Amino acid sequence: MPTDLPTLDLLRSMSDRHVLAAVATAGRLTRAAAASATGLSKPTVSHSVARLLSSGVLVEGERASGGRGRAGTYLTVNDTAGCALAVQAGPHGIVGEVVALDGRTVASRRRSIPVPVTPGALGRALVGVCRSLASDSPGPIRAMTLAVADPVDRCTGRVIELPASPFLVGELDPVALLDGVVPVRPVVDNDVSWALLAEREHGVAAGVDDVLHVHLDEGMGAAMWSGGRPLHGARGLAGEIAYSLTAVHGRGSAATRSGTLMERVEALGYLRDGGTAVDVEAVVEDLDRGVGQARTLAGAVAQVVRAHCYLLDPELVVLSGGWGRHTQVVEAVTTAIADAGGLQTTVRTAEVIENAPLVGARTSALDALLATWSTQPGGARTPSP
Amino acid sequence: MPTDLPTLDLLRSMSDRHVLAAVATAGRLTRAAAASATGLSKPTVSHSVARLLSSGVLVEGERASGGRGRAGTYLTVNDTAGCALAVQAGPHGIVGEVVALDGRTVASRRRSIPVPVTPGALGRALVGVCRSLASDSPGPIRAMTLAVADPVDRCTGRVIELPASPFLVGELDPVALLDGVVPVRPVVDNDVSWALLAEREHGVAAGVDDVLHVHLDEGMGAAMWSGGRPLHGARGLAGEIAYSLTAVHGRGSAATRSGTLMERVEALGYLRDGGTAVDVEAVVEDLDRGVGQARTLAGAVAQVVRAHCYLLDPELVVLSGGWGRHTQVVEAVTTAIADAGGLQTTVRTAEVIENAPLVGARTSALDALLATWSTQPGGARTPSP
DNA sequence: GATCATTCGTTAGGAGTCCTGACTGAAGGC
DNA sequence: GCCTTCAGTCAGGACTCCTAACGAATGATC
Repeated sequence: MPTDLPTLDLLRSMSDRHVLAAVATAGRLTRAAAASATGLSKPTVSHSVARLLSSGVLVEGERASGGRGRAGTYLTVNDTAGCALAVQAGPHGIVGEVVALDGRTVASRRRSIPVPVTPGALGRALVGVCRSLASDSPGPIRAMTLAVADPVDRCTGRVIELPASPFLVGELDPVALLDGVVPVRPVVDNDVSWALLAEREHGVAAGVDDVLHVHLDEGMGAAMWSGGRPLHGARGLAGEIAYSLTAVHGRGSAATRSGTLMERVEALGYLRDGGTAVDVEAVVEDLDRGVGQARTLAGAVAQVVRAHCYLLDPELVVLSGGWGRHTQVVEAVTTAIADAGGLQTTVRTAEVIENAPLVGARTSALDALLATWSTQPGGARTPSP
Repeated sequence: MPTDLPTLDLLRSMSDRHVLAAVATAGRLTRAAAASATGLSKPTVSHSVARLLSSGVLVEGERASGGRGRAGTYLTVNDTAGCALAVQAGPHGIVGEVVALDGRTVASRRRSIPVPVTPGALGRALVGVCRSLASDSPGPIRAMTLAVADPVDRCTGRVIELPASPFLVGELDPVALLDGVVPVRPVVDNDVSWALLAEREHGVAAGVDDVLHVHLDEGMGAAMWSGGRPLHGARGLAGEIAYSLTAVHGRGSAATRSGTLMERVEALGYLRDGGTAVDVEAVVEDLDRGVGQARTLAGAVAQVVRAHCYLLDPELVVLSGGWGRHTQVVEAVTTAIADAGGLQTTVRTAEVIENAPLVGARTSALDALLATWSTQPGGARTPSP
């Protein structure tokens, strides 16, 4: 079922995209190098470059040197032609960056929010950070990504209130909040989704098309890639594992033997008082000391992951988060999968630790920024007679 | 990240695919009608049609009539230019069809296998049906799809032995078996995957991009679509729900309170003696009479589906199978999802009942058959100097 | 320092695809 | 019997891709 109409514009935009992507990933490139990198011919690349230069995405730099023959002129992406915002809203505050077209972070802001966090305070902090970043941006903001530590409806960008949302109970509407602040509609998603993107880009999931990423920290969430594409679900809510059922064999009271993962955490006494956030320090300490309760929790997690492996058949399971990366958890999951029949899934810990959601949001923002020029061609248009 | 190189061949093949798809879906079409249907210009369509005629996919029929002006010549797909095989291997035997390019079933075979089913007997029956179908085919076999009622590795086409596979315990290797019988490599997949395809094509899931299909019969399996694409997993094994954990609140012995869905079925006494197949008649009868055990099972299924809805966020849940379509199960699942917070998933029963996997395999075989001409162009090639 | 090989980027020409607009030819309506 | 209407084709223009060859610039070599 073909979707697009075949037209010459399609070919041209494909060429431009190829060239722009080649220059963006290589950092700087001459026309000839771009030709060999993309597989296009030199004249075609020259034409593309001319278009991209006139639209302002690319700029010519100094001459190359060191080679044997004539020195070519380097092409680089124009970091002032457009910038992107990558922002992470977590339980500890807001972290945001301005990303230039060459992928470098041009500016960054960090703002913490006093506990207890209210939606109003969070929204004000978000707007403040974005306004400040936008004023510091060397070029116009043409794309934005936002990572939120809560279930998010990707279509509306709104935070969804689920029974066991650990962080923001109230409604947050970033799209509406940032309407006049940022000139583009932000792409909002759960932070675990962004973290998995980071892991696929720079971490242990590079090149793996079917991944299950389980994040266990104050909140518990998952993200999935299937067939080389992110698995979002109808509303983008996919990944809620706190409601996954657990069942640990062996002794124990009835309350600790079944129920959702969330109820299990609560029954084991690992919820921070009254709320729905996991007491990470307590879990880690008990896992370190080998306390039975903590081992039970690790076993419950292992069984949840095992069941989801049967459901999704991933090639790789990535474990992350304050207690998800703990050796006891990793070992429990690994043995549970190894003991299960028929599964060929490997288990690894996340490699991108520092602000992983922000890293993923950054690369995605850069992609969206580059795509900006493909969708709305700024170069010479075909005139109509 | 662009993948294909922009070339004029790409445009041409896109045009051909558009035209061929338009004719195939409409049944018969004149050049002018095809032009307006595809959005291409009349000369372009004429060129495409010339190529497709010379390659033999299309044939010219009689003149159109009834219109006001000149009557056009109808174009139809050439049902003898190539055919596809769609075969279903279930616990009751083998059902297979020859599908022509116009989508009609040209020949069909059915062969039952005496119980107990052995891999050898099944393989022989499969080969026999395929050989018989191939000899009856009006054109060369250019594509084949095979639905197997067991976990299947889509890459190798082999049946995977899982701890609780209800049907074929031994190894079955259809690709090797059919090597000399059918001139193409069959696409093998689990029958629930094909059933979901049928449901998306002709049933309740039409146009829905995120679907969770749960099939409860002798075996228990699931299939998923996410973002408009089937979710297969790394090896194509995705959909094993027999290992999903269950937890039913309320009274009951410890054995009936937790464990995998498979263990739960066993503990409730609904497994056919000794094996791993569900006793469908017993479950249905007990559901009809409202027996507590059956209600417990329905509740367990409901909780499993609910948990998977949180994980996958589907727009629609389709229930099928001998006892999956039972009112009690549907009601239990519906209320479980409605009572859960934050979910907006609707629950429906499958509409394609009669040989649903075969129906899905048929449409997929037809798609693969049509794609045959796009991938290996049989028309005029660009000569190399 | 002059010459040569090598490489960069551009120009010229061929092949091919799409489109618009005009043309021929056939069929039905008045 | 003429006219309208529509199907399919032809001709021309615009555009894109490619190969081949051409100036230009640079390092190596004598």
